[in-house]
Amino acid sequence: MNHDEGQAESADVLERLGAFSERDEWTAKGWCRIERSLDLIGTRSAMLVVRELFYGGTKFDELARRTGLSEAVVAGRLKQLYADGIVDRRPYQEAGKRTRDEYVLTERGRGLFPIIVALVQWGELLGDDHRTGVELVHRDCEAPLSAHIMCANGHEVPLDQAAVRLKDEAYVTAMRTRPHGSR
Amino acid sequence: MNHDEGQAESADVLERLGAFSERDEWTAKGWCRIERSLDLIGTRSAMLVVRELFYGGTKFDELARRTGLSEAVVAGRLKQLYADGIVDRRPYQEAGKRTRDEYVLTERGRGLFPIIVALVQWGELLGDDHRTGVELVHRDCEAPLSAHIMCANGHEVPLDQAAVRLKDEAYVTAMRTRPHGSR
DNA sequence: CTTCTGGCTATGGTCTCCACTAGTCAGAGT
DNA sequence: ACTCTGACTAGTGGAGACCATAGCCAGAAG
Repeated sequence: MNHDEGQAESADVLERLGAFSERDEWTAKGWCRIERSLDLIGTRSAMLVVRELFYGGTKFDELARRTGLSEAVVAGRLKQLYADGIVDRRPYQEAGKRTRDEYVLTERGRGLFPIIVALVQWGELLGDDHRTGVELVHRDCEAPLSAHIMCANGHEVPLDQAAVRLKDEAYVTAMRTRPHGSR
Repeated sequence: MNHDEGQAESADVLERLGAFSERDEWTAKGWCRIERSLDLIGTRSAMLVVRELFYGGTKFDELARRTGLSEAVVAGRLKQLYADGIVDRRPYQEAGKRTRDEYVLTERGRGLFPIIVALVQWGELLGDDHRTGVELVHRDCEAPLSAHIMCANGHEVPLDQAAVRLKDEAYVTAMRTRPHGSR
């Protein structure tokens, strides 16, 4: 039952604190935020559309062309992203054109920035051709960006100093004895 | 054609530097590292398996049970993650058991840590129930983790100070004039 | 009014993801 | 040798992701 000896294993993974160490009790679906995130942006097409929105695309045809996705997929994805509060539609009109919608990231959508940076950063490591490709940089000093993991107290936290635990252990332990699983 | 006036638009997206501002020229597939990353870990099941590896799961049945995925999917995913150099297999034997493989993250796999943190962080914002769920913290001070975007010179970079550009503009511009040209 | 264009939408087909239910197979225990 | 358990593997089927083609519809141009 007790996995305490696991604490001594190589620090290549997250240390497990408290009741989380009995990991098999917490299989319940919605509890890891990762799954929730993946439900909204877990598909390739969703990420590509979001990428183009970050890169400044706003119009339907721009997004379709630049992602390389079919129009039907882009339309469906934009609909879903709108429903999920990640993009907003904003009607506008160019001279001599009918009114149409442009798409912009909401606050929630802009919150995806660290994910974008982390994906770019990791993809860079896989690379073969380091000459091609795009690069995210600081506008002022033009130095490339990377995602740093820090704690709320401002410490830089490498993987071997990170840990995982249940947020509200008492609440969760209480549920565990109950027959019902909410959600 | 020229999108220079886009520079003055609200800084809710990445500023586009240099030739990248002519975005439609750079539709070419493999250039954004995001797509490369998504090719390897772009599926829900891959991310869930990686999550459990970070959470300390190593054995096949642990990974299957804790991700909630079917055994067939976990087996397939582990095979793919192994082929892609994200996990390593390491034979071992418990007393009274046959030899089997355990799965551990490689260096490349551990490089996914920022992505994991960013996904958890973003999923947290979507939340309704802030009492349940897991939390990543600094082992020493127990403060929660978040991904901070910084440039190589150590500046913290919010979205409105970030920019995107082509890595090697001369190289890329040369390719553009070649017959290989698309669209 | 008619035509034309741009911004979607609808249909159909393929492919991948995934769950579910077996089945295989190595080797420890007896 | 025989059984049993755990680690996979194979087959089936459904749902969703994606592409390609074609269609629809608002409004500007003529």
